[in-house]
Amino acid sequence: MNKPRLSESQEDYLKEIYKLEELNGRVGMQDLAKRLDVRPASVTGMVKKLVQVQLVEHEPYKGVRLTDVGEKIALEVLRHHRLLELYLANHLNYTWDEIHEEAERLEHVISEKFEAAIAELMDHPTHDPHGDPIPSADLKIPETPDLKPVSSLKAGSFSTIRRVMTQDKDILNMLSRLNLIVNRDIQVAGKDSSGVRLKVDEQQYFLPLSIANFIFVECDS
Amino acid sequence: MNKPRLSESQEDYLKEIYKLEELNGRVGMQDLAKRLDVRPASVTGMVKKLVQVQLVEHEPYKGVRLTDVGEKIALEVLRHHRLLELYLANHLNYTWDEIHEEAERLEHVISEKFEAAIAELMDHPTHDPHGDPIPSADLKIPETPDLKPVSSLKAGSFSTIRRVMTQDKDILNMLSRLNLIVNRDIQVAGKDSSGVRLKVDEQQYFLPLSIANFIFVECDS
DNA sequence: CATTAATATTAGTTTCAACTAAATATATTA
DNA sequence: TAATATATTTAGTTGAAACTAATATTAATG
Ligand SMILES: [Mn+2]
Ligand SMILES: [Mn+2]
Ligand SMILES: [Mn+2]
Ligand SMILES: [Mn+2]
Repeated sequence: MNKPRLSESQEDYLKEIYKLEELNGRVGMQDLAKRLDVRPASVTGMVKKLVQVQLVEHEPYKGVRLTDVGEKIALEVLRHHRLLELYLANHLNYTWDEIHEEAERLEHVISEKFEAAIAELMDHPTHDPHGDPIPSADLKIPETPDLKPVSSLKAGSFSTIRRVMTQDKDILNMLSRLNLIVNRDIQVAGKDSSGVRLKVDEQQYFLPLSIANFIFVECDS
Repeated sequence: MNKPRLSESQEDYLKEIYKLEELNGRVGMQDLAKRLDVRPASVTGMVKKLVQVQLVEHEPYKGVRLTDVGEKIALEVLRHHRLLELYLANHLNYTWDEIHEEAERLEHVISEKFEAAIAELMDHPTHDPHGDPIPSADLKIPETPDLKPVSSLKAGSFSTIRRVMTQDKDILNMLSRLNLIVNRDIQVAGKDSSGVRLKVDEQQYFLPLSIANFIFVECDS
């Protein structure tokens, strides 16, 4: 009857399955292996155990999917992770590129009490510093306005950065120095096939698509 | 040349060896086993590994002792633990009886950055909420005035609680409700062979020795 | 459609940190 | 001192979670 507490590893599997499923539907062993930095054979092994305890469903050679219970746990871990990222940034002076690694370890270790305490302290935030939605205490994903990649806007248009979808430390570090961070208002000053020119705070910068593609915005209405 | 990062388990062994060594000198397998909630055979096994990497010295059948390097690591973990306890109490509204368990897990997982951030935030404190000394950033134990068990004072004498040496949740919870906490001024209102009567804040309570023995005070000069 | 390439699974190993049961060493005391 | 009790160590097991090497399945392509 009582859930026997998952291992750190199992929690990471569930979390990554959730994120991949969100992007591509059914999740292949290969992708999962890449994300978890582990060999595909190891994934097959762990997936078997997770099937045993009914946290995922697996059709051999087709892929895995979370069960409802599995998804609950994934969301719980994701909530820990994202609350922690925001907390580290807001209360302990972590920079954008430092928060992910620390949250990756802490997420498995903090109690519900800790989770509640920092959520309370930050007044129950809905988005982390990357703009990723933070599942609520009852594990619902908050509504998010629909976002477009900045590279899809036409020259001249105004918008607000709402999400930056990478954990690459170098990119995050660079973008934060340029003030290209979540909730900043920007204008697309120009664009060509190789990238976009963005205006922020009277400055402007040309970003190649390899970087610009990570930036998602809400357009001014 | 490079230290290969210890396991959580190894860190706990070093920390407990440190604390026991502080009390009794050389540390027996039995005591260590009791503290770590593990069988003596397991201790022998782990001690062997720690000897291999020269973090402890072991004379079979006589006991273990930390090497200088081992002590450094123990102090590092202890610093994490005690900084965390204070942080949880001061910034996240944890009660006295809740802090230990959470710190016990977090201590192995926070980075040096996290350690530095909370130390800074709390202005480099020297003692945790139990009155235990917090090793400094360079791992020195701060000077502490010498303390006496409150049960050793004579009736009528005034003093200040400076340390409460137990992690028992029920006792801590009770003492904190009675305001018998670190840095509180008290008077010994009376005593007999079974315990002491303490006066705090116009209230007074009789504590049996089984509890009073955990309370250490600094006497008014 | 027959090969080749890409993915996934199986079988067997390794490392870690615990465990039990049995043997050995030290300490206590009759 | 001999007998008993306590403490410690040894030997062998277990369960997680990774690994490698080999095999099997599915997908892509000439
Ligand atoms: Mn993250
Ligand atoms: Mn993680
Ligand atoms: Mn503690
Ligand atoms: Mn611990």
